[in-house]
Amino acid sequence: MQIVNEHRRKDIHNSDIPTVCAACEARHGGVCGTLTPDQLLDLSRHSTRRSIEPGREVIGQGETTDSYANIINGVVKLSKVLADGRQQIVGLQFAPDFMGRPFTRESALTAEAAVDTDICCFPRTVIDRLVSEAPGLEHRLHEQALKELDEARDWMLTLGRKTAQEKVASFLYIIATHIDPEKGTANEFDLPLSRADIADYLGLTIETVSRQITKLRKDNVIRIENSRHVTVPSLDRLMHVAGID
Amino acid sequence: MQIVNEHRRKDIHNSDIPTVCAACEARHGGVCGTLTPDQLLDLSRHSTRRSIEPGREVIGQGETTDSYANIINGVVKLSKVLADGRQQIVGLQFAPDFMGRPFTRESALTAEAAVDTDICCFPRTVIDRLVSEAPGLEHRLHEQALKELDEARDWMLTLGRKTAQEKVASFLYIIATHIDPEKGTANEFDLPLSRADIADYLGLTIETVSRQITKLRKDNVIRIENSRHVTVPSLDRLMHVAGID
DNA sequence: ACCCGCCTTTGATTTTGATCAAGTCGCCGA
DNA sequence: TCGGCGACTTGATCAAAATCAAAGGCGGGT
Repeated sequence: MQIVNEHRRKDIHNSDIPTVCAACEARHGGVCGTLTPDQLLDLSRHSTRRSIEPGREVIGQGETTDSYANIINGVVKLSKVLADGRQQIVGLQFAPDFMGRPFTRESALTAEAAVDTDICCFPRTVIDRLVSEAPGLEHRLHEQALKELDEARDWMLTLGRKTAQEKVASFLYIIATHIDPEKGTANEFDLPLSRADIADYLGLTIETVSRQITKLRKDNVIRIENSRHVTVPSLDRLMHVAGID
Repeated sequence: MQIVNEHRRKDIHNSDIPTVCAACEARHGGVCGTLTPDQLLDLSRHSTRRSIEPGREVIGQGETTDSYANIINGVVKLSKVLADGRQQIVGLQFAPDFMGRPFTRESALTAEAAVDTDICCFPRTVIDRLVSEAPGLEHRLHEQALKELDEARDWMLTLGRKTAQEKVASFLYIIATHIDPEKGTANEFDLPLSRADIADYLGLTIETVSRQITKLRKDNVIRIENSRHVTVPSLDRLMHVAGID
């Protein structure tokens, strides 16, 4: 099964016509924005909010997916594995991304929470029905797909052509720009990924990631506490090291 | 400018109501299938068929795009470059793919013909208008985006976690399965890419690509003539070398 | 046919990052 | 407070691919 830990379900009958998805409550830029109040109510009625602890699998590679979800907060890793166990993280999703694969029941990848993550789940039947009723919803999902495609292609450049040093700096830059979406770029943040996860994201080994982080620290590009909390004195400098022009 | 070589324009007034795009003529699985005969006529009237010679740029990174296109035959490379010139091919498009980036005027990548390629161009104004009139068209574009996303993520696994040998075998497998879409997988074909292009696609150097191709030949996984014409005795064997389970 | 230029191959050497192998740090529970 | 365990770091060595360098081959033009 894909959803791990049912947390609570908001009683939607307290609000008459919600202006946001009742289950999601706040910030959920996912799909709700394009719906009419009636459709939103419909969706809320079928939504479930869930909390997922780090390392817990949301959807396994090859399993059938019966739901979509908005990420309310937290970070989700999307990864693929080779038969012999080599693993590659092919994307990270942050709040308020929409997760799920329209128009196919089979998932080509594994989704796993990287940190404590809350998601708001919708059964696929409801989304599929709403898509056919509200053309704006398909447009919204289409834009999400295009955004993920752009990110994937940017990352291909990183994987194929950057040095270990540039890869690690690129990763830190991604986190700085995504971890706190309302603030935009942040120069202080906690890494949502372990060294092993970072290695899987960058196509490197744990040891190489560790060494490169040490090097960035020694070069005063970053400061680091508890191996997770990062401070970036100059984001321009970080970008430069990352090879981003 | 993005389109290079105007070839000819079909006189669409000869046919009354076309059942396929008149400019595209045959095989053009791109977008036409979802349109009504009237819309198809509309589209055909504004379409232009063009031929592009190898190495010719269709759309440059950072330029504004004023058109979409169906690939009628040939292969188009999509690539990104770093400031210092390092290049990564982030996707290949084959007939009958639809090319172009909905909802944004700025291209994040460079599109360039790999071999002699014919495309059928539509002005973005026409496509954007048809999208708002025909919901099926957006669905078609959405599916194209999802297909490209899947391919990009598969390739990220190749770039991040496979050896040079596996990368080259994976590339040959991609070509075998895409070069001739109506036949499905082919075990004899011409490579549409030079060694330099293959290297840019695989995140390797020319020399490494050449050595790995030589090794595949010596191991009897492939036969090769003129450095471009490839025969694959056993596609299963090739898949196995490519690390595809 | 011959030459020239480009693409490809092959060889020698170097470099980067992987692998193997110990530590160290920090956190949680006894 | 003390272990113990998991995550991270650091060091030594190795291997894969990059780089540097020099030939081949193939095709197009004269």
